[in-house]
Amino acid sequence: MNQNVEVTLPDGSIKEVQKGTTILDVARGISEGLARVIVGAKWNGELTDLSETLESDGHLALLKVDEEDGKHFFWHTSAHLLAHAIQNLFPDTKFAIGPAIKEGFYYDVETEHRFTPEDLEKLETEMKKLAKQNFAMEKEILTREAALELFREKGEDYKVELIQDLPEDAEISIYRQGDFIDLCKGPHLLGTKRIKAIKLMSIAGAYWRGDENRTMLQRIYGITFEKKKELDAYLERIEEAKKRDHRRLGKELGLFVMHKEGPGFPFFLPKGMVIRNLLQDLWKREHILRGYGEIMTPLILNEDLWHTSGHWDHYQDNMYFTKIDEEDYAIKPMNCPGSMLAYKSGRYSYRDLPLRLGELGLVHRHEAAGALHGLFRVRSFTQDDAHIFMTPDQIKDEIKGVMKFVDEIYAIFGFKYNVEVSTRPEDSMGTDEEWEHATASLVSALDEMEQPYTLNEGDGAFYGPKIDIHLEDAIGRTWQCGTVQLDFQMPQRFELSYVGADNQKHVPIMIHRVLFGSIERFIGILIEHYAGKFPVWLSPVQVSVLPISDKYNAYAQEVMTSLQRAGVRVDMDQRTEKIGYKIREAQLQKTPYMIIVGEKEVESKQVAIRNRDEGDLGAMELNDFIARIHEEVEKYQ
RNA sequence: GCUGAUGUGGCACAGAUGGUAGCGCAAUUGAUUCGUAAUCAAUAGGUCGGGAGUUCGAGUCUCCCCAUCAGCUCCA
Repeated sequence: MNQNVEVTLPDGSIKEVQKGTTILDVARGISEGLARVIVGAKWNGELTDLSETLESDGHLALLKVDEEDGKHFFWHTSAHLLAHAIQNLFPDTKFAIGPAIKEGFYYDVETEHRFTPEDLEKLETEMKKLAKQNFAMEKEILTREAALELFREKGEDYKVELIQDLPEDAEISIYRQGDFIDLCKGPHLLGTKRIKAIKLMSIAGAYWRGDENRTMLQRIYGITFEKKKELDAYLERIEEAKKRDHRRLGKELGLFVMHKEGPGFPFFLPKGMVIRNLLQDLWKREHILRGYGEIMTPLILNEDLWHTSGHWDHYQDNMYFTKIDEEDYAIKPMNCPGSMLAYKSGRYSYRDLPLRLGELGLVHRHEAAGALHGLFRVRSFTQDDAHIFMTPDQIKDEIKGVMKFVDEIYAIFGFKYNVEVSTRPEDSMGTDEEWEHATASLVSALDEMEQPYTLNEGDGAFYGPKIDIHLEDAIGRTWQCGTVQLDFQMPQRFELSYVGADNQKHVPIMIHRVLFGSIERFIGILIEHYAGKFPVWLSPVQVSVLPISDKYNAYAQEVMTSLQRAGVRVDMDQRTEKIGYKIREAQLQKTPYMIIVGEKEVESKQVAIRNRDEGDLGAMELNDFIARIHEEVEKYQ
């Protein structure tokens, strides 16, 4: 009988070790140094503890802490450490779940005690104390009965519920570290001593199992590192991210404001409107090139329409209503029903299709008060909507066309994005066959384009499946912007038709789609993406003219007028302030170019240019500068 | 909507244990006419988110609203 197993390493080499050898020993066999730095392993693709023994042939990858999966080990163990500290300081706490997340970890707990920021400091200290004791993370496999008994005895109701919901054949394991025991399938570090730099970030509420009808637990977020320097760097990165916050920059740069008189209803200021109009101009130009017509439909329409569309049944809670002459009306939360009526006003042959109708439509939705967030989540916003009416055999090409459009638009801003396909939700209308057909159409279009996507079961719109496009912003957060939704329902409900080649009436199929998603959210993302330093083509003010003293105001005015005639967005700072002061203000406004004019420029009839990033660029002819601006603007448009 | 926190002049902030509000920047006025990120001085500006209550007296204590923030849920 063979007592050895073959371990295939990532480089393809094969190492033969005795059956029952631990992964840590395999690592030691390679080098002691390696064994010291690794935190865990991937055994046949599964994250596995280093203490695990190898019982059969397989593939082994050893993970260091700076690798993504390596962090998972580190932070998962940190979550247990947090729970251990909570158990010590607040013994009456019940534990729910405590996973590692993208950045750090959290633990959800239930206790009468309300955690305060001071508690977090105490818990940090306790965690450090515990970590130093270097408890081994001991795994033990229990029978379902033993596990239930253990956690029932401890009064851990949440753990009991978790065990009860585990599938029949699931292996039930616990981890011990000192006197703390947790239900957990792992994986973990071997011990706790490598966790040295600890920061508990915040306390928040979270529903048990994410269900708003269940208990609200207290969630403590934290992050840990091996070295204090790494923690400091992380905290500094958070600070940097705060400086990019579009709510803060929106105020500082005079782009938009919010007032308590209109929670979730943003006010756009002149500079914000420049950006908004530029985006809309870009949008209109690109749509004309792709065969779209533009429409505009009313904000308020009779309630009957919303019964027909299905919004009454499926979206009522998010809608605002009003009365006109005793008749019930609704403010549109979506543009599609209006677009349906626009379609219905004409007669169509299959030769007229696809018919692409675009609309920059202002919609109002009653979002939960706690969900509002700057421009990212508002109650009134403009969707850059379009509805495409088509025959069944046009579906795939139209979807491809839209996806290509999305790609071209996002490229202008240098955004990365990823794609999700969402399928039928519980609350929906239509038959299974229609949903299957619609979903298959979306998926096959993406497959043919070789566009990778992830599947999001049950997250579609109530009228059809959708492709969601998630942008990645400057600090790595993803935001849903573009969405492409296929709809077999609404055209039927509205009895839309076209005459086919067979001279028979047919019901068209519809695509709903947005590229920016909402102009408001998109602007918010742009602000953070560029950290307020918009490219020249998008900058509300492209050039600030700064006379050195008011003796040169007349020449500065001349320069400004020439720039305005050349289509440059320009302002001037005529105040009797020192040049350093004016530069500082323009710099804080993140204006791309400053023109400094003083005696030298007046005499030479030139302009001295300063760039917000490169500083002083020296003197040049005004026409050369205008050419430079034009070139920069065209590069993006 | 839920959990927790916060809410003081335009902005960013101080204001132990309750005794009728302070600083900096911005603003206004005056002086300075200046070469690449803050010139000096003076002045003005606040129903302390709103309402009710406790108290001789509330920015400070209690309650109810409103808004904001961090999450949860939801979503473009």
